[in-house]
Amino acid sequence: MPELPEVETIRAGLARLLPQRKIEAVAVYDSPKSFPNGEEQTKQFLIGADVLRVRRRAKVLLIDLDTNYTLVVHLKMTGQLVFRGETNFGAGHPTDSLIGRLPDRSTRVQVDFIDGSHLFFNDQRKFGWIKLLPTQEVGYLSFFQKVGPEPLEETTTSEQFIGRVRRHNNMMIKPAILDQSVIAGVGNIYADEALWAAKIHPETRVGHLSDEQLNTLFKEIRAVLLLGIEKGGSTDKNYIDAEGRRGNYLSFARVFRREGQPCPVHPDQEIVKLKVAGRGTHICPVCQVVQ
DNA sequence: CACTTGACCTGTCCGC
DNA sequence: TGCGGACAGGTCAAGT
Repeated sequence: MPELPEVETIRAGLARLLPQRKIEAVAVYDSPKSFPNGEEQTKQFLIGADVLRVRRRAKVLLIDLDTNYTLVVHLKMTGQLVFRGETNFGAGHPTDSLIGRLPDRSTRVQVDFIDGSHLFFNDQRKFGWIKLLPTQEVGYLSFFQKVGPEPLEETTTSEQFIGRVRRHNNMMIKPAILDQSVIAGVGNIYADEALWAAKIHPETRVGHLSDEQLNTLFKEIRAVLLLGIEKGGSTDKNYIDAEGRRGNYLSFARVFRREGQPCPVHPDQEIVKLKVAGRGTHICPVCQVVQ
């Protein structure tokens, strides 16, 4: 579920909450994809380490430790990373939280800090994972070798985006922008929102789009991701931030999950849901026409 | 090689 | 109310 705005919101929360806390213990409940190099050995590497900082690249969280190791976390569809301080362990969580006392039955990994606080990795569908790697080696993960530029970095340009997306001239534009090697961090929600804003039908072939249209699309990708961050991400069923709070973006979404509702600019036209490249896709058939 | 499809999992929702 | 099937926001391997 989490796309760039959700992962960034979690990162910002963890960056305030985790640094300088020292790991006392780690429990792995049921997370077959986590710690592939031996659970027990990995735990020994973790115990006694302090958290230095929390970074994000694409949809991946990087928790750097003072031992030159990094916890690499991918939340995939239903992953959550929730911090509980000593004082709000249990009943003190925010009232709008989707979850109660932790650990619960979706908790896969629990990290205890010596000050009595905890970090929980919850994941209903078990697609997500946590790996421990030497910090220097994180960049060598195959995902990071091929992942595209960060859309919100000042140094990332529209020309870079256009150059990368044009490598897939035959592909439909929606699966092209979902491809993490084209641009990092866009997922199904923000893809639909950006394509609507750019007035581009998701099934249009990249080769049929002008540079001007792709430039507009890049600007709209940036805009929807920024709005997503501003609203604390999108909560449909599962997503919560590091403190258990829901995100509000979907209240501002213009097409995603709004089938049957009026298009914001064509009040007489209903948003339609279709399937594009296997993914649920939402469009205004007047705003967005296949070229 | 470029692109598409199925697999990974569990939970929920919808129609019969 | 019960049950089968479709579907869910991501990525990768396998297949065409």
